[in-house]
Amino acid sequence: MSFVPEPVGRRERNKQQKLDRITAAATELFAERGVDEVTTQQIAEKADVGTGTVFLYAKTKGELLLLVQNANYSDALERGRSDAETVSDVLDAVMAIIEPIVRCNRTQVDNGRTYLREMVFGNPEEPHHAEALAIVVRTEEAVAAVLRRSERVGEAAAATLAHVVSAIMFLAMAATVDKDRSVDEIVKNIRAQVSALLP
Amino acid sequence: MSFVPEPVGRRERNKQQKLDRITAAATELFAERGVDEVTTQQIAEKADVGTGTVFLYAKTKGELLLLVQNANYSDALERGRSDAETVSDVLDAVMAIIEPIVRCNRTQVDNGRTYLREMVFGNPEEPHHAEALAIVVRTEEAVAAVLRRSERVGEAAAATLAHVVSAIMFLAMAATVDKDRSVDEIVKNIRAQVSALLP
DNA sequence: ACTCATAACTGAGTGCAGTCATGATTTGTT
DNA sequence: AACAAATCATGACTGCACTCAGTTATGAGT
Repeated sequence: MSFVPEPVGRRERNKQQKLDRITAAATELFAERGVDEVTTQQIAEKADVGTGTVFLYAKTKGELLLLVQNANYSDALERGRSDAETVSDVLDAVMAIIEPIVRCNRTQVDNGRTYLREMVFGNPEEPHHAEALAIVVRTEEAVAAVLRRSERVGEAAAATLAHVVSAIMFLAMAATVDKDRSVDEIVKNIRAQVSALLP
Repeated sequence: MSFVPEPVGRRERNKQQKLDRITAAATELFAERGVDEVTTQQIAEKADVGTGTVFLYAKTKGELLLLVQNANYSDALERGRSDAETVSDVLDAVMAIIEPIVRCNRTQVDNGRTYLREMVFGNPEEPHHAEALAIVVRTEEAVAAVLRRSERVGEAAAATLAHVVSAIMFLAMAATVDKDRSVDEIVKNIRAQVSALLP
């Protein structure tokens, strides 16, 4: 078996490098200053590409944010999911899934809220958007799985309720009204709502 | 008691007239073409005011949309609220409140979704925004009142559940994924979720 | 009637996301 | 090696929401 010789041509490698540079530049600038305080020009400059090039890799600035942050949310979900396995109470287990996501979302409030805005109002056909939606689906599946532990929740009801839970999460994290709330306050707020809908 | 002689000076009257012209122009253009296909310039022109003047009456284009549409939602709520009184089943009564709002929201899909986006992500301190939030509060109160008919729902739980219902409504109407769904489909979708959380 | 202070109006100007015609690179073909 | 076709990169450009320095209208005071 010979060494696999990078089955890609120069073109593919260049593209990958550019994508990496853009991702790195955007990650750093967004984290430092927040998405609204960074221009796409600055990202292009830092990544050492033309301004138009950025938009070959992400169709909008919002998509660029999704590209940069999806991995964080995915990680947060996995952490919560495994935590939830060690928790017996259903409500506590649901909250174990939710808490790391809220924490991830609030690492930088503006970025977190913009991420959510993009998810709901952006174009779901864009690849990074689709990935974000896939994470939501996985989150709802994880919540549904926990809900099914309770024998008071039916198979179908679990999926529906999980969707309701994600609606609750969305509003609690996104609303401008709650902009200045801490992670703990938001989690508490979500908990109260989830608690009300468990039979 | 003498006739109250318009206690306002020329200044106040001029302001009111400008506001009326701007509101009329925006209402018409938004309805005809959709918020994204109309520029603030065009609204200013149609209202016969300077471009800057528009922004004295609404701080952003989004606020302008709230200004124009708030009354419609308020009316829709009142219609639904009175309809709900004639419906005995709790779930049906909640849906009686919701349906006119969804219908109002879908009169023009893009405007409806932008309205919701502005409500959640806009600046709640702006007057038209505050009014929109007040309508949401009244909607939740109406839903809570219906929920309290059921003796299985506690006093506090009713308010919490009503808030959950408005989260469900928001996502069902706002998400790009559901952009092409009809009013009936959306109402059905909401109904399924609300049904799942009634005890 | 005249002056002054204040509130309201204005449109040229600014900054930024996103586009597109043109040019550069790479790959496939002979 | 030479050419053609396809893909990718670029930055000057466009369109639009929003601003602000300068102007005008109003009302209060004398």
